Amino acid sequence: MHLPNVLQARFVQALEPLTDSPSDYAGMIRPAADPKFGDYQSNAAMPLAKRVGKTSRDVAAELVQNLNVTDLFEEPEVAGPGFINLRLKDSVLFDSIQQMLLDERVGVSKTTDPKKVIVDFSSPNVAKPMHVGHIRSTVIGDCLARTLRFYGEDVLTDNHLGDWGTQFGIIIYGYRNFGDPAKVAANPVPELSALYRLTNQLIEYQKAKQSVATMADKLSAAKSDAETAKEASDQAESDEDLKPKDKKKLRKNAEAATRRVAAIEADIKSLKAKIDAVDSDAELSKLASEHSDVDLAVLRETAKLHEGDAENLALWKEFLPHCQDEINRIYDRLNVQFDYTLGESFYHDRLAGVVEHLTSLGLTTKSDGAICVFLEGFDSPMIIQKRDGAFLYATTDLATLQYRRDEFHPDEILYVVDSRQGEHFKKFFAMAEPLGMGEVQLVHVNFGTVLGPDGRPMKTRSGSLIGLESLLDDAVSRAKDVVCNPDRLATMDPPMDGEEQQQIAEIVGIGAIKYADLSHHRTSDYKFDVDKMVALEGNTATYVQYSYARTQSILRRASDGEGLPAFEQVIEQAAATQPMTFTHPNERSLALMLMRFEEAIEQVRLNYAPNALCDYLFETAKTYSSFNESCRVLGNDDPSVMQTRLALVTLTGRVLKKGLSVLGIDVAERM
RNA sequence: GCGCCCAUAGCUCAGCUGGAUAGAGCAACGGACUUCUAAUCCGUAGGUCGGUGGUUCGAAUCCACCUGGGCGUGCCA
Repeated sequence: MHLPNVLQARFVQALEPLTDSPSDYAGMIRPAADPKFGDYQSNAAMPLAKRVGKTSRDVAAELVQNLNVTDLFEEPEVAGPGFINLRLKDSVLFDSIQQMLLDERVGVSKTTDPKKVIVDFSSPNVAKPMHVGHIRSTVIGDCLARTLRFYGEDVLTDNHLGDWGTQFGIIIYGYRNFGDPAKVAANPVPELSALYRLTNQLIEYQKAKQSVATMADKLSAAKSDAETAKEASDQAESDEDLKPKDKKKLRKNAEAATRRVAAIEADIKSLKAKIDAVDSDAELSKLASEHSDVDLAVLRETAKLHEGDAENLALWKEFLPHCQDEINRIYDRLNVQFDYTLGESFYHDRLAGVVEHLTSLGLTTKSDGAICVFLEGFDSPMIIQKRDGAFLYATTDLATLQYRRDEFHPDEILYVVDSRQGEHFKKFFAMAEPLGMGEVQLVHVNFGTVLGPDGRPMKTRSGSLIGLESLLDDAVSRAKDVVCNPDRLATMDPPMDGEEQQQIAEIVGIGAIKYADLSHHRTSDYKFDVDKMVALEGNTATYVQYSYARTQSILRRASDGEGLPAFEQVIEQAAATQPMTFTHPNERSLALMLMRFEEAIEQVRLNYAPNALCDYLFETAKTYSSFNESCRVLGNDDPSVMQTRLALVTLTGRVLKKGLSVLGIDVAERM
């Protein structure tokens, strides 16, 4: 049962005698600010009082008079300026626990009007190795797809792969010039990625040589800025008249300036490293001088591919599946699946048609040789065809939208893409209307940048990036250190064999990374700190997983060899037939938390905000830990107390497991 | 120049679309293991929510301006 929604309906009735627009006020239901105020509160009386010219306490009293909630709540109380405090009857909590126990959906209602929703997420460039930057779209998109599915929406996930760009020009060039067909045939994935790396290295080398000179000036300018800021900060530090707040501000300025210097230094360092790596290697230097026009040559290979050159097309067809294998290995490990993987290449032959169509609608303008669409309210146009005739990602996006409309007839499309592409999506969405797609709801589910531990953005262009796979390995191996802590292993009965240990490490390690991403608000930038996310304490997946494992541990003991599924049926039956009772406040708090599961899921859906569910699961796990500490389940003399507690433990386990699964995170039966 | 986002405890972050005394996790300090997993729990300390005005019965939240930070900004995606 979704209590705020129920209450809202009841308040509409109570408000009707007082106002013409009850719905403006009925929704002002919040969980109580403090347990002493009850479980929920309505704030409707205060704003309404002004409108009707009464005191807010009088209005509150009147609302209470009109309100019919005695089936669910104790007598409502008016407090403070006119808050209406509502406390659930224990019997309602008991009923709710029972109902949730008997429900596969643990009480979360299903939509009666399913919409077709396409979730477009992940979209990496194949052939390039995946790195940390790819994690957000993948993990958030997967979570949203799971959430909507859980609600009963008709969800369709699509991975819009970058499988048609320059990266294939790079591989083709590398294969032509440095490749050994026999080796590639025998061992395609590592060979192709080695060829990509080699060719890319030569390109980066040329680029680095060009840009390294101009960096010195930027550096010295930044350095002098940083020095000035540092001096100001130091001076302020010893100034006793200055407020701590101002000191902090100056300190932060100095830090930001220092960070900028560090960023430029890091860029220079990485440029020099790229140059040195080639210069110090006789063979590479030779290749570099022989292939000094490699950047242009790669573009030529790409252009040939796009023009339909038979040989390049054949190579592309040969290489693509191997590149996909590489990416799929990571998806398997992350347990992420797609209904469709329609990459850029799929839309290639539709692009010219898009331009023609827009032109026939009179929307395009030729400007500096490029075909543009100028949109009202935007300074810059959307360019759909370059001067050289090539198409751009805007063109592909339009073609994709048309295809999806014709093929899938979606009600809504979610684009889970970096905030930095916000302007592109604004333009893109603005074009949906003239293209006759105004009825499809298009949403840019944007997300913030992933920052390094030093606080600067992890950008694709700069420095060496942490490969996604090595990051997963790292998290899993650290999780294993903890899982296989000998002191803990010694307490396991039956003992944990190596296979189980490895399984748990995988579940914990991968869960840690996903949770770290999902628990931050989607739109904020966040600092990616491997140490912290696998720290296995605080607000982490591990804490929640551990709480789940503890519920299962108690149930295993309680079942006494009977087998868990059978035993859980016994608990369900008992909950349905025998009276429950609360004897400790932590029991009631836990019951209330469990009942709010639907509210948390709803938040994810309404705001596309997985962090709401993370917060809920963490709170629930904490509440369970406190319960666990204060309320012994087994060996309790009073059968009704034990029954109630077993029901709570069982339901906690199910809610945590279901909640984590909506996040795309697995659980272990013991840890 | 223009546009978008951000500024909350020492650090990392929440704050449910305007509500009661601003929260959590780390880090710090003090307690709790003969009992269902101490990967835990209980407690203490830590804040002028960047600043100034405004709207409101009521503002971290909405508006304006200011300061500082980040990102984007016509032929990459």
